[in-house]
Amino acid sequence: MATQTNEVSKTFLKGLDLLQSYQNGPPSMTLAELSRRTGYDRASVRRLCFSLLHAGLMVQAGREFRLSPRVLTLAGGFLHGNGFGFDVHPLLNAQASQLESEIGLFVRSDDQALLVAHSNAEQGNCDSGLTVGSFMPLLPTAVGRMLLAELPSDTRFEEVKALPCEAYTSATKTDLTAILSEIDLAAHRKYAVVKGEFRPNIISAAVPVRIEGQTKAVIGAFLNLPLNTSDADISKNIQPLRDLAGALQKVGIFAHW
Amino acid sequence: MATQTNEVSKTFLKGLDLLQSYQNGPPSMTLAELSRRTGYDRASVRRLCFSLLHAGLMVQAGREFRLSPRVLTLAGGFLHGNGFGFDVHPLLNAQASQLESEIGLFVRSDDQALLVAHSNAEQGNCDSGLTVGSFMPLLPTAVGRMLLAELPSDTRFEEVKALPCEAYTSATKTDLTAILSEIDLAAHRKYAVVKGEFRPNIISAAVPVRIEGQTKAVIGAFLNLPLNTSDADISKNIQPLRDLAGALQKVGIFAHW
DNA sequence: CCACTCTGTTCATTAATCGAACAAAAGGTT
DNA sequence: AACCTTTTGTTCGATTAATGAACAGAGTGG
Repeated sequence: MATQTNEVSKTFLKGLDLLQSYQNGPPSMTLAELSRRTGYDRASVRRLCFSLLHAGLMVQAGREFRLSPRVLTLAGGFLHGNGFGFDVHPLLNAQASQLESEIGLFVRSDDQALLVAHSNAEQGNCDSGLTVGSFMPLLPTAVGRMLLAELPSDTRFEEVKALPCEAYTSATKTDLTAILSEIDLAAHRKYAVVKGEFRPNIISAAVPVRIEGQTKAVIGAFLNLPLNTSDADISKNIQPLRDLAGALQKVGIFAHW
Repeated sequence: MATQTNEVSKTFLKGLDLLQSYQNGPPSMTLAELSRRTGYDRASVRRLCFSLLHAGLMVQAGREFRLSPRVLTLAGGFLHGNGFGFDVHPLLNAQASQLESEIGLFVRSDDQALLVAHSNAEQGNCDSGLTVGSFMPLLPTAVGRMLLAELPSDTRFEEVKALPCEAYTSATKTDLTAILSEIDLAAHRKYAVVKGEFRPNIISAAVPVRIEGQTKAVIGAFLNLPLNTSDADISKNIQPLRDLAGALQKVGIFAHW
């Protein structure tokens, strides 16, 4: 039996894995460390690192290898080509300064939510430390639950069961049934609110960005409000987020996601 | 003669090239288009695209291939690992809201300036449309000239001569001697100011971020000021940028760049 | 309907990858 | 310091994968 058709470049995939391994690892690693982390042979890792050095995407300091700022050009093609600078950021910023919160645009990426764009918080206390390309878990976050609300209700439980369920704070819900009903609620209300389940004392809210009946992304806000804020007061923040979602839907970059 | 040492993965480099080709190209391309743009064989491009599809970094729509949001994870490792979210963005934002300008952090990348982080403009009119991973030319911009001011004065002219010299506006200086004296001035004053040479009617300023006697990066600001603002008034904006540079120097992420 | 370009496959040739074995450094112990 | 142990980096021939020219088939546009 021909071992699948020879239609992917294994070397390329390994190299991409290597780049991704910096995501959950320290910013500077030795060849052996990278080898352990990726599971690839030390010799392979060495060649890949040399390739990255050659391309200017890595910097070597002694026996340590780190990513160079030029790796950002890999993301730049996506951001620039999709008009993030002109179309998306102005909208995010306009709404963020109105809400006085940090706002992020997330998509689902396997079992995590991926931050693709964000406003910058002016008032530092809500700064989440997240950057473009950062991940958040799906279960204990408003953005995650809003993304999961997109799943058809009959397969929802199956998918949710397969997701990692870690307690980030003392408030994190870990009972799958409870989480599921939160997701159901989000699906019904078209927004999600989570209080302190991921970062302590932070209320976050999320609304979907829907195109052609599909949730292509969600907008999440870290609200600058005390934990005991009434639901009524919280929901006042939802409409501005919906307006933003509406504006983003018109931009049209999501059509292909 | 052994063809160089066999220490780089040609396939991997091709794949990286392919990813980079989206930088100056349309966001969606066919295999043939990518093949022409990269100069690689169609069969190779096809394999690479399939690899990217497999890794979830690309999306196929009919015969068109586009980058998926997940490419941002490649940049995420760099941004997260270097503490951009926690350390850099808060500093940029704090200063940006004080200056009421958009502020960017740039490094040199070959013959261009690469944007690695930026605040988000609250007042839209200064929004440059730039995103992380975007490039700016070196010669007609304040950030570029400030970066070039790092070159030792004896080789400066040689390097400057080799750079692309394009006129972006009617105000763009294209006389290399004039540009060189601007760079000299920037080196002497430790800041650069450019009026409308890149974007019409925009005054931009730049100051260096220096570590151990080396300019590792520069901070650039698109100032929200009319073109005829006096030099004295412009220079009032320099000190806040210098303060920011000082704060960034203490963060320590530049030590290895 | 024809000409043209683009795409998907195949396959012998060519080139890169693998990993065991070796060499060199680092770390620990007496 | 000197020794041993462990970790790390590098080499090289056997093995495996990638390459690209060629061709057939599918779209596209005049």
